[in-house]
Amino acid sequence: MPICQRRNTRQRQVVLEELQACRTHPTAGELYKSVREHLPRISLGTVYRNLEILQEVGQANRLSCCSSSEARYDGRTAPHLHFQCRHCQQVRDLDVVLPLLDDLVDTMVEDHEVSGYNVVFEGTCRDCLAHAR
Amino acid sequence: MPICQRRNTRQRQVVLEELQACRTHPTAGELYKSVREHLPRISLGTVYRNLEILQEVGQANRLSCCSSSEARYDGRTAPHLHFQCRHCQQVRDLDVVLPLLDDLVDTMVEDHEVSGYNVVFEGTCRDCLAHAR
DNA sequence: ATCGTTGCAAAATATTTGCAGTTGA
DNA sequence: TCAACTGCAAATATTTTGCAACGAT
Repeated sequence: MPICQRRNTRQRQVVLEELQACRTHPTAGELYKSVREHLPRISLGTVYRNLEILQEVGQANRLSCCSSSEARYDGRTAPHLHFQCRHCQQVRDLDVVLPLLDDLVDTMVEDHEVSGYNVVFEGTCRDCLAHAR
Repeated sequence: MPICQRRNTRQRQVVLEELQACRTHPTAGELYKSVREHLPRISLGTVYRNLEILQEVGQANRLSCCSSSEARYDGRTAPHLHFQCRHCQQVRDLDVVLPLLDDLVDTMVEDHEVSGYNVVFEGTCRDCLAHAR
């Protein structure tokens, strides 16, 4: 992982575009699938490497969700909340705003320097609620 | 994974005890190590299976930590917040109380039924801050 | 031309599972 | 007794990495 000048490769562009286009907080494997529709020869390793770099550069975040052992990625960089359904496992954005969370960012909490947060609400999503009835 | 009567095995007891004793939100592998000091013949598979069951029964939680690809577990079941250091990766409990989060539990948010949450603040912990200076 | 990046394949890590034998209720 | 559970080992899933070729600057 070089400290030096990043290059703007086609692969990196497409990974970012697809990540941003996806509303679904895809796993690396899912992203790999959609990226391959544009760049059929890209490798999964390259997807992982670019996800790593995009995180470094602040253009992506890794979300790990408790119910799965596969990480999910988010191209929406502004801080926001997530909801994961315990039935279908889907992860969605929540547009609720909790100013209290943002207030803690850039402050010290119990002597730790807080710079961000990862919040996932859990429960049953509207679609699974509908199916259940 | 049976639907039926759970049995209170020695292995399950020790996994839970060690998980509760640990203040460190251990990974499955870390927990395996400490459990083996009491039950040298336990297998890693059994640790995973019991962690799964303990979650089902509400005696443990899997935590989402964005920076690692290994899941961490928590034996403290009352809802609370976490802090993960981006340098040393350690996860700690935060004793901050954010009533707003609890208020959302057992309510509907954007038509989803919320039953819990998983919150990890990120930044630099006090120990790493001390080393940096 | 340089050096960050890629594809490929193999390695490393993490988690799950089949099965035959064991054990708690 | 007998179904839940275990250890073991193999399978699967996920992520990382070495390397020679490629390509952005």
